[in-house]
Amino acid sequence: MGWNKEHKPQVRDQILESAAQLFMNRGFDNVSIDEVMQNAGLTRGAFYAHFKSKSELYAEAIRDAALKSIHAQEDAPPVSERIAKYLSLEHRKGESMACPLAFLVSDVSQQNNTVRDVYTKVFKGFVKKLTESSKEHISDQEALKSAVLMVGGMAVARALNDDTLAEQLLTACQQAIDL
Amino acid sequence: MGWNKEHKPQVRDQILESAAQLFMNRGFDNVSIDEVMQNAGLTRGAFYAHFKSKSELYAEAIRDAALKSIHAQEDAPPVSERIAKYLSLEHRKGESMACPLAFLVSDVSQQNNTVRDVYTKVFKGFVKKLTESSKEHISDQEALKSAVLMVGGMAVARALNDDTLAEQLLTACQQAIDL
DNA sequence: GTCTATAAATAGATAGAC
DNA sequence: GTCTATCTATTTATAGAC
Repeated sequence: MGWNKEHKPQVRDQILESAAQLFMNRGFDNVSIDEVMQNAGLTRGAFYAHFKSKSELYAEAIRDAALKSIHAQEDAPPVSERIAKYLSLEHRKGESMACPLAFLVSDVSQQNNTVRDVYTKVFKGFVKKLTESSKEHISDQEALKSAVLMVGGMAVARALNDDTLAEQLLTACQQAIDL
Repeated sequence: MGWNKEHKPQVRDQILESAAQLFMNRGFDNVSIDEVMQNAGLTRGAFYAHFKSKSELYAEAIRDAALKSIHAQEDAPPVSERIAKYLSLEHRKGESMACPLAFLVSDVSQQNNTVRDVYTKVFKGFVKKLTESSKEHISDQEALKSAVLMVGGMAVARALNDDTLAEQLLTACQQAIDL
């Protein structure tokens, strides 16, 4: 029964996966613990064996989603391609990919320090990754600008209820980034 | 008793004012109708004489806040100054001013079409205003890019739990805008 | 660790008196 | 139009059996 040792972490990961998916598209308040657990194939009661509170789950889910998002790009394509993919209409839909930085910006603004700390850490990683990816040496300012055009651009594009305008906006962001 | 005719609209406006203030800093779900009404000096029960639902209130509050925000800049200072004020740490605090476009981006993404339509309309107005304000003729692309740097920049800055980084980010956005 | 049952609190919306 | 009272539903979190 060697897999007993792995069981808890494995389930925890399923819950995180479920949570990330739900939070990302509906925010913190519109997702109940019940939904998260059902989506993970469990019931409510089991939740508190893995997390202290819903808020803790939120922070962990953001961290987890960011890690996986980075891991998914391990075989790093050219920067320009990664940026194009980030600023795509497909990403805007949030089905196959979803960046927590963009999808949860103003949601996170209203959360406690722990959650905002995780968000901040993830954002710093995002900017660092941008800096390292660019062939030319770029300033911190340039990197921050590009990060805002990506994260902020996607966030605004998602709020707009006008697909044409959203597409124009995403294109404008893409062209304004010169890495 | 001539003021009877004015009474209802006046109260409605108080409710809108109260709602805008609360929604802007805490989002849709973290604000109850009870709070909005108490903050406006009334009780819950009176709410439905003015609005059909909480969602309708949200849409109206965003529209209202945007209109007032524009009205407040009627005596338009130079564009560069308005941009600097928008991308200031003071705005980030959300006390004396608060742009719904930035403060509620991802909150709005999760709302119904009516709310998102209002957001979209307000955003279009924001971009148009930017275009008209710039002395040189600028392309739609350039205007969209600037709008993202302002709205998206403020949204991200608010999520970050690091004042120093937030300030750097706001500065980077400001310098990346050339109107 | 996971389940069912339940506590305890909160919120959106409606009804009816004034 | 505004008030109090209430219905109804939902949700976080806990307790205790297995």
